[in-house]
Amino acid sequence: MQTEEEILKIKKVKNTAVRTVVLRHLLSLEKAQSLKDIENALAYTDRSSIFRTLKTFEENKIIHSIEDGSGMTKYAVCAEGCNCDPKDLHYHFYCTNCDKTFCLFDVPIPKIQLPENFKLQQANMVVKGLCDNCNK
Amino acid sequence: MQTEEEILKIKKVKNTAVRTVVLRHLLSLEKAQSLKDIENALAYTDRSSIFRTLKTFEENKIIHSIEDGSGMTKYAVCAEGCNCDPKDLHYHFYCTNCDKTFCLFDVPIPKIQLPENFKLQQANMVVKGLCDNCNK
DNA sequence: ATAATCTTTGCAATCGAGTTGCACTAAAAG
DNA sequence: CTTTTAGTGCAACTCGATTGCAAAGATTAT
Repeated sequence: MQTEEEILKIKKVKNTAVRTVVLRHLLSLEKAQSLKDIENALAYTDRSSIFRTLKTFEENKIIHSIEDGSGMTKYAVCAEGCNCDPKDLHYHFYCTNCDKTFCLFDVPIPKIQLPENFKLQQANMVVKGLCDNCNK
Repeated sequence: MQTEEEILKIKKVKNTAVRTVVLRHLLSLEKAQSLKDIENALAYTDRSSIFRTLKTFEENKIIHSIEDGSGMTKYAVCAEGCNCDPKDLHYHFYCTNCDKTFCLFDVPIPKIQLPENFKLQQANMVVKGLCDNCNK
């Protein structure tokens, strides 16, 4: 597991106070977080600073964003070596009970046969249901 | 192809002026529409009435909603016999150039092997890229 | 047929996630 | 040390989504 300093260095993103704390927070959690989640967790850190930090991280492929249908975009740290290409895709699982979003790195995504002349750039695959904790 | 009156009758949704015009409009288009799209197309019909109509349609499985990442939820008429179960799933294709969303009814979705004890309820699969018209 | 009741509609107001302008501070370059 | 560039915090604003409420329309009971 890489530390936040290592990741920032590898991705050539300057290390600042807000960036360090946001990235450390994301790394410490296994589930994708919304801006509001992060804001709540990191009291005293400004929302717009977190917002801009997330944008910077996304541009530099440190994190990827997920539209899970909860109304809030969520963010998760990319796996090592991820370039956010279609080949780096994975499913996301959104629990309709606890509102948590998981990255299903282990579930393979099959190749999608698009209609004639359509060009794939990326994809957002969200599976919804109950997570193991809520399915009791 | 069913008419709007037939669909409303089958789904046991009372036929009203707004419902008829909204459903007719959706049926006439092959691409998923946002609330704003519909509002613009149907001048003189109130936004909140359209909004509530869409909610009613969705609850009664007349249409399904799609989060294509454009920031606006889009709606498309369900195929005949659709119950919006996982088995009725299809991919949606969002064109990053023209902002249109297509239902890919003909592209099969493989069965997803979820982790232990996760329960599938539904899914939102959006593939992004260029549509045939924009990929030139 | 008429009154009472429930549903739908239109308008205005509100909510909330996302985003931006701007001044201030910190860091990097000269 | 001074100049320049980048990052931060605050407040304001945008815009899609949603709701409260009263008027209009449809349905049911009398």
